[in-house]
Amino acid sequence: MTEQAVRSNFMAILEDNGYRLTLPRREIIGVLEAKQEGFTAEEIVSELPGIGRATIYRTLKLLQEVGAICRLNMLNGAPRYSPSRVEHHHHTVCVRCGLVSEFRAATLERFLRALSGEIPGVIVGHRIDLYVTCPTCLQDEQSRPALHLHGHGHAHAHDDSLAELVGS
Amino acid sequence: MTEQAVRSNFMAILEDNGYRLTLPRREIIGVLEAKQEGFTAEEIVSELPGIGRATIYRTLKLLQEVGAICRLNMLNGAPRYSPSRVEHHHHTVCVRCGLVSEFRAATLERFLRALSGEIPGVIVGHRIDLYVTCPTCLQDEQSRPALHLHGHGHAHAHDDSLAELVGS
DNA sequence: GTCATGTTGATACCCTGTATCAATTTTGTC
DNA sequence: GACAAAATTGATACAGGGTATCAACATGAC
Ligand SMILES: [Zn+2]
Ligand SMILES: [Zn+2]
Ligand SMILES: [Zn+2]
Ligand SMILES: [Zn+2]
Repeated sequence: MTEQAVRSNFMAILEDNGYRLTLPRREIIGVLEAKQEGFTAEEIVSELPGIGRATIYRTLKLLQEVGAICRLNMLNGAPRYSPSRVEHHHHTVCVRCGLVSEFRAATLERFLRALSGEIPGVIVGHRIDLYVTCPTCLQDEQSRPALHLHGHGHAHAHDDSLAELVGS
Repeated sequence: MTEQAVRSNFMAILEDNGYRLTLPRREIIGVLEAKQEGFTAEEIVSELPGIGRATIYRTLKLLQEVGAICRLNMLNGAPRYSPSRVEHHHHTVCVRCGLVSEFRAATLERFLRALSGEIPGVIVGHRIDLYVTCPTCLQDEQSRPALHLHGHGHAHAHDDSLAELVGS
């Protein structure tokens, strides 16, 4: 505690879960915590050439398991990671630049819980992702490099039909 | 119309979108429409040894684009496809057997629309997946082969905090 | 038929990630 | 500090899912 000036949040979480705070892990965490936006695993790999690819992936997985980061999918399925700042939350992801924000919505959670009565089986988890174009990307459609993170598929248009189960 | 006794839904959708109803496509559609549960692409590949892998993937992509099938992710990220029976919907997926069901929930959609006021940027799509253990799997935890489709990460436990944005 | 266009399938390739396993670090314990 | 046990690393190979290429082939319009 004293010989190491600052021990970051992520480091504390790892320690609290019984993992060792090795140098590679500290370097990875250092990079992650500086990230303002979502990132890919390979991005981290190339930012830390001294650390093996396997170690990067292993550490990302560890950090997911202890809840320090989230792994989410773009509309096209491409995976993306993002530091986790609060316990239970969901994400908005900019389909242009990959910016990830977290949000909490108790109403939504409450509604899902209510829905569990109408769903066969027991709910063991859920995922809610909102795909957006962020304010920055709305304005300058040029300055940032577009990541083409959008996709076809489930970019649902909204409608207002009644809640209804539709079978398998 | 007359020379072909039955023209399935999926075939009609493809035709309506200007694609050709080739033999490979018809065979693939035949297999897909018989599926009662979710399926993987490779599953289709091995069920149709006469058809090239690329064609299978291309056709699956096509069918996604015209809205005939959905591609979703298990909790662990593994992709899974499922025939789409209604326009806008979301999914419940059994984490044990991969059974996919669709559901509509207008309240949910309405709530998301309301939420869009609190979210920076414009929402261009959303994804809502409920991970469940289906009734069948609840009972016989043995008879079906477990697919290990669960995962760590975002299997959110529920909580009831107030709706609140949490920054990037 | 003939030509333009759409499709196919074999192949090679890319991306994301994991299994292996010997070499190295870290952590305790003396 | 020395030492042994346990955790971790990194090189490599591999797996899974999917796409780019491109020559051969089918389709449809004329
Ligand atoms: Zn953006
Ligand atoms: Zn939630
Ligand atoms: Zn099941
Ligand atoms: Zn919806």
